[in-house]
Amino acid sequence: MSDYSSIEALRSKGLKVTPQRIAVFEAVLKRKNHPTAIEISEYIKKEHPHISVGTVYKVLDLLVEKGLLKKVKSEKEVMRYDAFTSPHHHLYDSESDRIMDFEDPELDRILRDYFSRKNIEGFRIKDISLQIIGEFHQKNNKKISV
Amino acid sequence: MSDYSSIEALRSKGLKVTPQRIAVFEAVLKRKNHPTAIEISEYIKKEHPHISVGTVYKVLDLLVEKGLLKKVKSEKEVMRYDAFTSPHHHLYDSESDRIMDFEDPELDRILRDYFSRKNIEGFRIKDISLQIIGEFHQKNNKKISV
DNA sequence: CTCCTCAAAGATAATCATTCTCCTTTAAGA
DNA sequence: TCTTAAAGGAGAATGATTATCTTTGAGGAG
Repeated sequence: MSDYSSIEALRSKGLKVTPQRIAVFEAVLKRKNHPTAIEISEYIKKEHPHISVGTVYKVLDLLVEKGLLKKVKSEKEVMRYDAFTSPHHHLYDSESDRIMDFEDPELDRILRDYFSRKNIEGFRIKDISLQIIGEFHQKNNKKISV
Repeated sequence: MSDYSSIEALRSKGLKVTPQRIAVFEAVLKRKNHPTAIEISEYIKKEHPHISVGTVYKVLDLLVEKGLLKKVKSEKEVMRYDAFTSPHHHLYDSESDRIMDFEDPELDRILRDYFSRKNIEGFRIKDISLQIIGEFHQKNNKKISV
């Protein structure tokens, strides 16, 4: 509980150290299976029954912003659809919710080579796609394909 | 409108051909920018003001299931959190909502090499992560790292 | 071509994650 | 210790998605 290192981590980012922040941060550190905000909230209720879900969300956002945690999956919770054409990857603008396609047969070949060499035991691959997160630094609306 | 090929596509999958299905499918084909279900719903309202959102969701799910469309981003809409450690990728079980880590320095090196060679104009990369979708064929709960 | 039947669609309520609002509390520097 | 802006609490609001339940219509049988 209240591991010294998590307090240090918060302080190193110039954040106010509160019991809520310590609890949320340590919950994510402790749990290995990519917990959701709700799961984290349930988990810390055992020790701190008074911490509200809203606070958990706020703390998580803050910790992601400061680089102490990482969000897995979408930046936005919305599902998007794509006509099934050739395999391609996606560029995500971290500043907006813009998504663009990226396709390159060479990349696909490289990945195919790698994964046929490197077998993942107990797992059969059906599809691979890259999320390339970054920033567009010019207005660009056409499909990118190299 | 009611492009012959979309009707053919539906029929080839053994699906009942309805105006709603044609409208939704063609909307996704026509729009290039990864529309959300809501956007599709708005879009087809111009031509078919009576099609309900529920129907749009049902049709999209069906088309994804039949392989005519693809979902971009998360299988579930939930956000998950991860302590920020070394860069790693994720294995998604298509049968459940299980997510596991996958890390391999060699893969990271390959990707780094590729992207430093292949510059994407107008885009500055901040992070890259692979979504590897497939099926676990054994009960496996430990972190996979090759 | 008409009729039948079951799958599909419509309308709307319910659910669930997430965000917002607004009031109260508290960390931490003076 | 005191002050104050930042943080937290409670719960309402929002927005996407799903469920329910009734009505409609696609498409095969005759």
